[in-house]
Formats: sequence, structure tokens, C-alpha cells
Amino acid sequence: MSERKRIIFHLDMDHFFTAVEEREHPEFKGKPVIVGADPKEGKGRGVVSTCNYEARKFGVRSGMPISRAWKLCSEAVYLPINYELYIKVSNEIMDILRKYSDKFEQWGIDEAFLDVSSKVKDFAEAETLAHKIKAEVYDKQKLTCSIGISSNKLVAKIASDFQKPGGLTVVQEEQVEKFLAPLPARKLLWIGRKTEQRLADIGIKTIGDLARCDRTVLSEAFGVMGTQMCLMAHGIDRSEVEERSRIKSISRDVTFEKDTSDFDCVLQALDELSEEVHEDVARQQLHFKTVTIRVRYENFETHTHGKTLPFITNRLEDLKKTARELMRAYLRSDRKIRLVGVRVSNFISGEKQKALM
DNA sequence: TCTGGGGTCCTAGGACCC
DNA sequence: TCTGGGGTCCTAGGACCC
Repeated sequence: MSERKRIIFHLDMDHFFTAVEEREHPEFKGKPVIVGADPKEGKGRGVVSTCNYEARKFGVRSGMPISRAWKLCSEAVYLPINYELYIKVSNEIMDILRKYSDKFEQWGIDEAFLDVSSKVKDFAEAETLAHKIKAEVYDKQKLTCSIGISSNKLVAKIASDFQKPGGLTVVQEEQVEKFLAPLPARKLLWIGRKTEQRLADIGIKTIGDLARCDRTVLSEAFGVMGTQMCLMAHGIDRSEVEERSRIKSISRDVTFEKDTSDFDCVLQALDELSEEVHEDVARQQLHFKTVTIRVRYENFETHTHGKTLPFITNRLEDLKKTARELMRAYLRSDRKIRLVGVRVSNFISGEKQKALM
């Protein structure tokens, strides 16, 4: 099999949620805009989902507690997350992108990978194509995006983040290691806060440090992930661009406005979550076998507790009853609960479904 | 800084079967 | 009565993604 050179795009919409809101509300132009939890005059719970560049000037970042954002910038326009709208816009954008690629993979609500290997003959043509895509997205949606181009998904994704907003960064194969070396290890996919810290503990800060590290040292410390990190640090990633397979689980959870040890209140919330999950299950015509609940106490200690039923079901009553049963062990008068959640999984597969008919 | 909500994947131990 | 090796499923927890 010949190792054909690939050309991969990663496209990332610029501060998507706030960009959509600004488009819908021209009066927000020039103002800091923050989409996320209700700040409640600084007493709100939850986090910033997205903020625009004006808000970033105040030090606001996504993922930051909303109460902190309020301290930094109380004059911002604060908006709740309007998922329905963002999903609609996202679908329209994905339809534009899909037609430019041989293989397409949506990544979250506002990102996508495109394998354009057969559409262009080299990186110069790829760059022209990227400009064309950006122009069409802007034309049709009045939204900007950043694109990274490289020979694999890993580097394309890092490249799209390199110059934001409105960026276009090309990293050809020969430049990959040089491009990656000075960047913090955290920029690699799957290296999050914890792994970053563990790497720092052994003196690894940049991707270059990681690339120089002995592979066996990494695999001893991090197992399979260590081997993977070593490859990534050298810019090696052979994973294919492919449309996501079917859904594996459906869940809903809720953080209470105030931590509570009121059993009725908790069970009531649990029932409502079960109903929401069930609605989704019904809409997608799924049958499930496993029910899992999640509990987070006021100290953030979090537990999951699940049960696989001896039968396959799609009934709300089964879901509610199982969730309540699973919850019992966690209802303690001496512990306040911060969050509860309900998840269903272990869906019956298409083949099994056919076999049963 | 006092930490959302929706997901996926991995690991490790244990049950159970042959 | 103290003992294997493989396979699969289940459960709980944790890290990570957007």
C-alpha cells in the first residue's frame, strides 16, 4: 500500500457562541460579550462558556467561573447559552464544509477536520482552497473562522489555533517538528491539566522537551499514552478523518443553585432529568440497558453509580425507578449535594435490533 | 478562581463462563 | 481442595475534549 501524502484542514470558528450572538444583535458591536451561566451580580454558579475578544481584554476566559468574570468585567453583556440557535448555525456551516472534502469529521459544535488530499495537488493549492472556504463561510454566515493546514489532524488542529481569529496557518511536513518544538506540551491533543503537571514534574514543558525524551521513560510513566505522546511530539499522527460513529450515551445533569440535603428536592430533580433523557432517547428511537447516576457533594467529591438491567428497555418508568434506586445510597442528611445527573448507555445496536425483529 | 453540561475513551478489578 | 488461561461483561473512577 502506498503511503499517500495527506492534506488535512482543521477549521475552528472564532469565539463561536458570542460571534453568533453578535451577528444576531448588532447593538452588541464593540462591547464585551460573555455567554455562559447567569452571573447573578457576582453570586452566580457555573462558568464562562465563550467570550468575545473585547471581554478577553479584561482577562475573561472560557471555562472561568462566572463569578470571577463578573469581578473582571461586570459591564459586559451576559447571555445564556442558546444551544438551539448555535446548533442550527453549526449545521449550516458543516453543510458548507462537507462539500469541500473527501472525508469529513465534525469535532464538537464549531470545529471540523477535512481531508482534502484528492481535491488539491499541493499545499499552495490547499491554501487557496482554505481562503475560498473562509470566504464562503463568511459570505453565507457572516462569521469568521481559523484554519490550520498540515499533513495530519494533530498538527492541523494545533495550526488552526496558532493565529486566531481569522487565521490561516500552513505547516508542511518538513516544518512540523520545528513548528511544534517551542509550543507548550499542553497544546497536544489529550494532554490536559493533569498530564501537563505530571510532565512538568519530570522537567518537560514544551513539545520539544517531550520529543527529546526517551520513549521508554514515557511509556513506563504513562503507559500506552506515553508512547502516543512520544509520537505526537514528533508530529506523527496517522489517525483518519472520519465521521463520528453512532451515539454511545445520553445524559443530563444539573447543579443546584444552592447545595441541598433535601431528599425530595434531589429526587424531584432526578425525575426531571430522567424525563429529559427519556425524551431524547425516544426521539432517537433508542433502547438502553444501563442507567448511571452521578452525585457531586458540596466538596466536589463526585461519584457515579450504575446498573445494567437484565432487559432492554425504552420506558421512562424503568429509567426513573432505577435512577431513584441508585440514588438512595447517596442521600445522607449529613451531606449536601451540589449536582445530580442521569445517564443511559449500552444502547441496542442496529444488528441486535434487527435480530430481535 | 471555587469550579457547567454534554460527551468519549481508558484502566483496573471482579464476576462469570468454558 | 487450591488451582489455569482466555474471553466477555460489568462497574467505578478519572482524564480529556468542546
